[in-house]
Amino acid sequence: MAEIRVRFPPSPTGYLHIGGARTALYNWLLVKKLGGKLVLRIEDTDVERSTEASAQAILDGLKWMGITWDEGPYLQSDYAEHHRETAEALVQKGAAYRCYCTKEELAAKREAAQAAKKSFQGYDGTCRDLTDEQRAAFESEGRESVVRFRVPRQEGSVGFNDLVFGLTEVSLAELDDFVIVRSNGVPLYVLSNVADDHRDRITLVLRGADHLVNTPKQVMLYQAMGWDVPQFAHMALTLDPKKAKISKRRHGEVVTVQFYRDHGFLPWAFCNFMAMLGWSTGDDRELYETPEDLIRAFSIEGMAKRNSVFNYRKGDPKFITDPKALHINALHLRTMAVADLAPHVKQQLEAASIWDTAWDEGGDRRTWFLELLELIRVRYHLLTDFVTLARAFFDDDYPMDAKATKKSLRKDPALAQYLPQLAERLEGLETYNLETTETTLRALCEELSIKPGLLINASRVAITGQGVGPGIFDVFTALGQDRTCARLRDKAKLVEQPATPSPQS
RNA sequence: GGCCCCAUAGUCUAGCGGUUAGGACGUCGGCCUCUCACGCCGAAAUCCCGGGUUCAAUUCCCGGUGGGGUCACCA
Repeated sequence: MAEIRVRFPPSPTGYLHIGGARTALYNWLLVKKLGGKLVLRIEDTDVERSTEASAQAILDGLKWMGITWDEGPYLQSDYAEHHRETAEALVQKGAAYRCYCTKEELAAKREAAQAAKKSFQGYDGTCRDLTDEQRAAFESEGRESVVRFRVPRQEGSVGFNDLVFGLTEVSLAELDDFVIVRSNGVPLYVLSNVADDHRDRITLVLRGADHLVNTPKQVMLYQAMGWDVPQFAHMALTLDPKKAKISKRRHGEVVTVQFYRDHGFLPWAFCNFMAMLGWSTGDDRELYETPEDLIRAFSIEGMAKRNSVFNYRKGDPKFITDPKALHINALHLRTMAVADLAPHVKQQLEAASIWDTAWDEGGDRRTWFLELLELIRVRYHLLTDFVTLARAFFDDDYPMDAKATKKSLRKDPALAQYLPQLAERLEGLETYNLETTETTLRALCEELSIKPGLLINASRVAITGQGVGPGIFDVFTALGQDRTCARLRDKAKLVEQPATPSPQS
């Protein structure tokens, strides 16, 4: 059996959006599963809208996702000659013909048909059976012409067996003689796509269901050329919560792949989420630790026929994107090997200019770094949380959360004394660890007759700037004796200071 | 509007004639606890409607409704 060859043919008219990303991902998964080749083809024949920057952005998006291709990227525009030859061949065979109707004439006819509420509003076949003389007359008139495919005027239908939707056919009577070459000589998508897929020896076309109803036309093109018709598998679409098509224009950055890269998603977690939109194995699994895991499980049979909704609510203060996407990212964040997580966190810290190269080298500092990640990652959802919520662990310059400061640090004016006292006790410790710090703090509270919670929560805010975080003794230990004590003393000064102005207060 | 496709909680889904309709996210409550998170326990919430077929329909058939796709000299 010949090897499977699939393709991903984005048109470079904008960033890679989640629909395209999912199509690319499914094609890639399939190829990895079945051991074939993925061809990348940039369909740039729409000169008006195509830009090189978009093409680059799409490539970047794919690379970030970890999607690799085996051939290309080919540029569709490089094969214009081949497309024209194909069209010419169709005309020679009599499978297509030149049509001299002007756009105005066609528009008028269409309007008339609409006004008359005719069910068939396609091309009426005016130029379908022109004699050589008539044609010559139009040519000498200088009329421009398009090339139309000659749909057989007979009973019956064209169809194909879609791997997802099953037998899909359309009655020939429903099809009009569609244009395959523009008057300026440039072939249309329906033709160039077929010509390219044939030239690239594509055996399976896996694409969005928006192409489903156009596929019979393409099948006719293959057949007219005497080419093997590839298999088709159409994937249901991804819509927004209002069931509208996803578009950058309507939804903004949140539907682009770069958004997820820039907002702290792990590339693979993003893929994992995308894969689950409209595909399942039948078991309850939704976390695929590695690409290999997913590849093993993937199959066309699991693809849903119904459209799925990308559950993003604009302006939601709690969820920057689909909550499930966030959840899957968090799941990966806390279950992947810490050593694999480390480079991603490093990237974030570097971007924030708070990376210390000592954390890179082997030894204690490296160990400290990895252990810290283990300690804090369980409560984060995004990689960016490591530079915001976790900032105090990596940098001595950290912001003080206004609410937490008010709630815990200024809870009791006496904390202005308690915190330095605690610092003094901790400083005196010869062995500074989880147990000794806890014993020390609790003993102090006992002596002062205060609840440990008071000192614990105040300490947390003092040394991390936040009211939430890991257990306090873990934080003491992670931060180390010197930094902990210095911060306790330093922030004790804030206890009785007037509240810093904040939007909240 | 014509043609085509689809239809299980708010969302992603399992189900393929007989189930207390399963799981996940989200929501709410509880446990744990120095906070938050994790984890654990629990709750609310679903078979679009109407006809058939059948001893029995979420499941099969038909119709309706709803949603989507597509009807270009865009891709």
